[in-house]
Amino acid sequence: MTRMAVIDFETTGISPEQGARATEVAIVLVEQGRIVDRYQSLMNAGVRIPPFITQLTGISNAMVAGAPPAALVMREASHFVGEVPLVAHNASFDRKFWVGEMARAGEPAPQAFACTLLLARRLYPQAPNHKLGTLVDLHGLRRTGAAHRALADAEMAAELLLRMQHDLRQRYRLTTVDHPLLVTLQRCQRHEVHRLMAAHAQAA
DNA sequence: TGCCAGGCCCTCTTTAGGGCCTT
Repeated sequence: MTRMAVIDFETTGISPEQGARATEVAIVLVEQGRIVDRYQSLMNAGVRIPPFITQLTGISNAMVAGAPPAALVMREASHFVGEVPLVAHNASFDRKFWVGEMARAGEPAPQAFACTLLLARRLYPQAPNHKLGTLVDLHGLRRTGAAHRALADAEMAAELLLRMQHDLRQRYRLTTVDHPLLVTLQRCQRHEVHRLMAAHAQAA
């Protein structure tokens, strides 16, 4: 079983500690090399969206005013994810909002996170940069919607994750690339990637 | 009104500084 849940939040700012809240969440389930399910919802956290965020994401105060309460959306998201491990691009960002919004909703958030940004820095050091859009274009992956909307960004991150799994399977002749292996890989130093993966392939 | 983060990672480093990445 190599099921993973790729998540993306749109928010009112960078830092929950500074009062930023989520405005939209999307979660894409991937399994056996493909996307198998999706969840997406705007959410109303009762805070104003700064104008430049509306310009960036297209998500307005009016849109969020008509959305379900944040706690309800997060309970649905919790049910959708279950115990499946999570993946995000720059996961330290999405993890803060996942944990913070789940706490507000009274839900546990025990899931481990893997990070496609940290993985991309190790697997594709030649990339011009490691922004999600750049990596998607670099690999000729699908863009399914407007960037900076949660579902489109989650699907792009999912396509990138699938590409990384494919590349690792090919390079090291592996049958599966699971979440614990990705977490181990993202924590190792760049110059140790090959040695670590070769040792893993040997043991597999 | 004005201000605001933090972990990773490189290097002209390690008694530090600054760019990257997310909204």
